[in-house]
Amino acid sequence: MIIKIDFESEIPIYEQLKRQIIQGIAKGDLSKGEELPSVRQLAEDIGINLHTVNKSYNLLKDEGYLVVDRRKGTRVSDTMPEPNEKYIDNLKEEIGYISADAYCKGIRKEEFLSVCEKYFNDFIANGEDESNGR
Amino acid sequence: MIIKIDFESEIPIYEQLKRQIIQGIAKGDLSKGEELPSVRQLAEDIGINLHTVNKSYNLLKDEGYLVVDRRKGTRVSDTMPEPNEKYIDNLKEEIGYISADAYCKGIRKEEFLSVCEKYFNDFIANGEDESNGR
Amino acid sequence: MIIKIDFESEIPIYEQLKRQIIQGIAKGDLSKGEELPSVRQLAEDIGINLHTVNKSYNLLKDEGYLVVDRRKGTRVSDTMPEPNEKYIDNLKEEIGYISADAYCKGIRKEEFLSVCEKYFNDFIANGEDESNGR
Amino acid sequence: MIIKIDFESEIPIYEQLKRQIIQGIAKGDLSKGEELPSVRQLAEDIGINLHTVNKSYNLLKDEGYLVVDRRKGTRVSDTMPEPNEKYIDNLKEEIGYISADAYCKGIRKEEFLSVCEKYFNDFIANGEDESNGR
DNA sequence: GTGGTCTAGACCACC
DNA sequence: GTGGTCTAGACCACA
Repeated sequence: MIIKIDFESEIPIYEQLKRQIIQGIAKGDLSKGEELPSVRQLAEDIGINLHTVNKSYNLLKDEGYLVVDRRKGTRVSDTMPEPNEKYIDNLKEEIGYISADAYCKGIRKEEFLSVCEKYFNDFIANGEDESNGR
Repeated sequence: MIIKIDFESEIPIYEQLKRQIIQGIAKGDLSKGEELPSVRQLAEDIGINLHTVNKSYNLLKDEGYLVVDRRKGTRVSDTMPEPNEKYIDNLKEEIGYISADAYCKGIRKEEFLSVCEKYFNDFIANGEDESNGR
Repeated sequence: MIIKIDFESEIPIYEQLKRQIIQGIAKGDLSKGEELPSVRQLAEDIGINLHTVNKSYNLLKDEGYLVVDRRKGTRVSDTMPEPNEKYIDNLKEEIGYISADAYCKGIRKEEFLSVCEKYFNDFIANGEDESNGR
Repeated sequence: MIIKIDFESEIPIYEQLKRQIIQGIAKGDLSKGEELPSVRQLAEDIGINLHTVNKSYNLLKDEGYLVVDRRKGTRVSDTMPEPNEKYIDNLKEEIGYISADAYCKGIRKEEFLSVCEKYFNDFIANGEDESNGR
């Protein structure tokens, strides 16, 4: 799986990395239980600081996406995280803002929904056969 | 229109304010051409520094949401901003990530889409009679 | 001569007015010795404050563009102002910056010069028969 | 590259700084990708507040002249900004006024054009070998 | 170390 | 009255 960092983005590097790993899991590029490169290895590959990769891994571990195994290193969790209340609230707020912005800028509801649907269909097509862990 | 700032949030105050103003416009709480409170007034009302309000106003002005009338102060623009290429790219990336995260956490496509649709319907119901400036 | 003020511009109203009067003179819309509307009249026509018009007139008077006559009111001067040292320095600085900006943005020298030339030709065509006051 | 601020000028400090950086890029004093001093460093060197430098940097970043690399700080962008419609309109208005003023003050077309040309030739001579990024 | 955020208080230009 | 500019000092996130 290819990681692409934009060093000039306003989004922190650790956040970009975290997001790409999550998208990698959704798209099926990373399978449940699959081992991730070591912190050191990945940091070198991407050309970023070791601590930055570590931060991403730890956040993903805290969220339930990754598990750290002493022997096997860092792997994708076998079960995906449950959506807790805080996440749901956050998601609604985020969607509330994004859709308001899009609406004001003249994006039509159908356009917006079709973009969302497109992504979902992608995820389902590639990941469904792995039964989504639930 | 009521502004509610979460001082514990990781989202900067100026960004929270900016988002709420955009949502206010989308929902119709703020009409095209409507005068906004002065930076000093709003800062005092919310209990934040005037420079923070100023930053929000300036970002919204740069984006095309607000205009500064030399005689009347700050007003909502009569014409909403056009979606430029950068915005579209950003939007797709954002939706790509959010939907990936949601998908992994077990949110079903229908649930996700219905939330989006609900917001849009709200905007349209409240704002359509003002013809959306386009 | 038509005055058009942009109340949302970052350029002060009095400066916009001043510039348009100068351009009116250069283009020949305003002739040497021609009477300008009274401060009160112009302010009302444009829909701006009386003091603002007054400021423009005074600046133009100080620069030598206008003369104030107790009986005849404000008129365009019969002789155009001489370019003093301060003006020349200022002009060079301004051109230095504008051309640098244009160059960086990929405007070709020929394009830039042709725009400048176009304006000058306009002025000469319309004003030359009035012998330019010198 | 030497920055010289006129504290008596009516042009804001951040604007003077911005202009000099743009001219520095045009003249080749600042190369594509070159690192700029940190806001704190430059502020101290010039003897102004770091927020003022920050404002200049941010404006230049918004315009596309500078980029902020999360690892290396602020650098000159590898690609110069494209001239958008707003810029072109602005440029024409500015040239329209400046040339009108110059014409009235007796500057001859040839003089005006030769000054413009001189600057451009300077930029080209010093910067062309860096291929201007386009 | 870097830039980003927020606060505070001052002065000024404009209208 | 409005927003714009500048200063000063503090804290934080990021790498």
